[in-house]
Amino acid sequence: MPYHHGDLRAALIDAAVDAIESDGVDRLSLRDLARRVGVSHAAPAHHFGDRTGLFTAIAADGFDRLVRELVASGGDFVAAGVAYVRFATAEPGRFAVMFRPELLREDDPALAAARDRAGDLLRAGAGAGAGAGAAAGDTRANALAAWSLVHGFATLWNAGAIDAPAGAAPDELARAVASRLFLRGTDAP
Amino acid sequence: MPYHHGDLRAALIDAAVDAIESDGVDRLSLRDLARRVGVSHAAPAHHFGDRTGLFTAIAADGFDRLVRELVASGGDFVAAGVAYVRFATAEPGRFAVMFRPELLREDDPALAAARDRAGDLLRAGAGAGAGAGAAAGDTRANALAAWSLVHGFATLWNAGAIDAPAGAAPDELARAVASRLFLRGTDAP
DNA sequence: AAGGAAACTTGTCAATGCCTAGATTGGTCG
DNA sequence: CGACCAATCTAGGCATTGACAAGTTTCCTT
Repeated sequence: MPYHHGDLRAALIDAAVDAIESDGVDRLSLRDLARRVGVSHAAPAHHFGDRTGLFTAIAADGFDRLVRELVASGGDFVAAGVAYVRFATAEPGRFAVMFRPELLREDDPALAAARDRAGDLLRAGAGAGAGAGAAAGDTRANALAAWSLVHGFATLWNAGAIDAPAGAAPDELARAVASRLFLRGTDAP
Repeated sequence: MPYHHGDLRAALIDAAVDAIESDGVDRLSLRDLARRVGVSHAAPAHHFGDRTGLFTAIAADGFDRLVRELVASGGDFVAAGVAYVRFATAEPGRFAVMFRPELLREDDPALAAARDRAGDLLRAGAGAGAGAGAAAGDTRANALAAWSLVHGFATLWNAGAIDAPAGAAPDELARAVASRLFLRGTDAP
């Protein structure tokens, strides 16, 4: 094992994401992380400072990934919502950290930038998709409703609170659920 | 200070809820909790066994309180949703634990019972409120959409992710957001 | 080749969770 | 009334952890 790891920072983040996914955030130990990667117990501190720094790095990276998924999904509201849910359920270890301010260094520039990018994207997507059928001026409430819906679904799914048939895909169920929003006159009797 | 505290169990839960609310779940220390209440460092273990036991007790109590709020809100969907949000935002310390399986002893009877009561109530409320205007057979998706919406809103609010005007009441904003669900034909052009 | 910065290690300390054993109290039954 | 007994709480100890300080190895630039 060479003295220099190569890309220890990324390896630590990967290991941390895996550990969070299987055991939860608060059972994550920096020393155990170092053991898994095969470095000394103080190596993580050099890259992240402390626990908070590690979580902050994971969250910033997570928002970047989320942005990429949202962009790739196209502009449509439902598609963006499905992409949001797919990201959250496919990467629960990352998602579990992204909306937990107590765990994060809020003034971190990388985190703030990545989060802002994601926020702009979400607002724009929801406003565009929903604005067509709704009264003007409600776009803020509409965007908030859309974000709340997909965020809540993803959170509940990751918590195991939604009992779906075995093998069901969360993003497909999310599509059915998200389309309940902003039902138009055509669906009414 | 008497040897017997009187109601140490409740006092520990109260102190834990306060601590979680201000510092987050994972910064909660059983020893610090004991110090705040004025008992020895091993006293909490007698009542809860371990950390997981404490969180489980908090969650079970939380679901009981949520059930009471939902019942008191009346049968209407929007009212129940607003009550859900009000509970979650008024008791963030309790809510922060209730949907975190890694923190809980899932097989605890009290927790399972309280959670089931809350679940039944949520399904019934959402189904009744939304069924009127939606196609039959979609009640499951409708209930899920409603629950996801309010849960997501509450989660995002507690995370500080929603930038509302200073002093804004979360449950009022939630009412505006929740009414975006299941818009009927009358609202469409 | 030399020097400095970056990456990583070793050692240490207070604090924590959990375990075992002991002390104190309140109730219960003769 | 008094003796037991279970429940409640205390005391002590151990392995592990996060954070800090100081030293060592490697890489990069000039």
